[in-house]
Amino acid sequence: MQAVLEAVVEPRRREILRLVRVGEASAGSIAAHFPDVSRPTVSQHLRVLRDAGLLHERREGTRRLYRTRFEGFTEARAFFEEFWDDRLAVLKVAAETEQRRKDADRDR
Amino acid sequence: MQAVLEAVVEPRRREILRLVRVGEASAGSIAAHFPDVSRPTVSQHLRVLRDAGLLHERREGTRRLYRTRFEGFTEARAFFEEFWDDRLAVLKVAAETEQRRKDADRDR
DNA sequence: CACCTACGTAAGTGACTGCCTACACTATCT
DNA sequence: AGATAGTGTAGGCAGTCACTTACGTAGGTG
Repeated sequence: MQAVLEAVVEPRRREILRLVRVGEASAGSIAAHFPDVSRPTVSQHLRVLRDAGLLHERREGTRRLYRTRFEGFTEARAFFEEFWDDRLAVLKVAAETEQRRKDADRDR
Repeated sequence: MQAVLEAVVEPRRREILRLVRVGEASAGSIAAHFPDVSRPTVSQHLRVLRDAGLLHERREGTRRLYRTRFEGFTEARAFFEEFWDDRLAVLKVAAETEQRRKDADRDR
C-alpha cells in the first residue's frame, strides 16, 4: 500500500500506468512517450511500478513488455473508498439530525 | 489531485485523516496521538492536508478544530476507480476470448 | 496590563528522489 | 565469434521532504 502510493504520486508513473492499461508495451515504446526525459529514467520508473506490484513484466527476446497489474490497486482503492463511504454516512446523519430538528419545531 | 496524492503518501497524514473522519479534533489532541513526533511537525502535516483540500479548519477561541473534508477525495478516488473498472473489462474480454476458443474446439 | 494557553511559522539539517551520463548485460543476427 | 539492438544498473548531483528547536501570535484570564 505504501509502495503503491509512493509509485503513483509521480505524474509520469501515473501516465505510464494509463499507457499500458489497455495492452502491453515495450520499455522502448513507453520511453518514446516521454521525449523530455531520458530512457534510463523511464526504466527506473518502470522498476518502481513493478516493485510496487502495479506492473507485470514479460520478456520477449531482448525486449521487455509491460502491462498494468490491476490487482496491485486493491488496497489503495480501498483506502479512498473508505472515506467515500464515510461521506455518505455523514450525509445520512446530517439528514437525520435535520429531520429531528424539524420534528422538534412541529412539536413546539 | 497531485496535491491530494502528495498529502496522502505520508503515513502519519493518512492516520490524521482517519482520526478526524468521525468528528472534529483540536490540533493539540491530534498531536497527542503522535508521541514520537513534535507538535510543530504535526502542525505542518495539518497544513499540508488543509492545502490539499482534505481537511476543514474551524477556529474556536485559541483552539483550531479539524475534520476530514470528503469532497477532497473525489478526484483521487476516480483515478483508482478507473483502473478498477479496467480490471473488470479485461476479465470480460478474457472470458469472451476463452469462449471463442471453446467454440472453435467444438467446431473442429 | 501581564501572563498563560494553544497554536502556527522560521530556519536549519539529514535523508531521500528524480534526473542525468556512462557502462554492463543479454539475446539475435551475420 | 563479433557486432548490434533493446534494456537495466551505477554513480553523482540538485531539489525536496519530514523533522527539530527557537520564536511569533492571537485569544482568554488574573
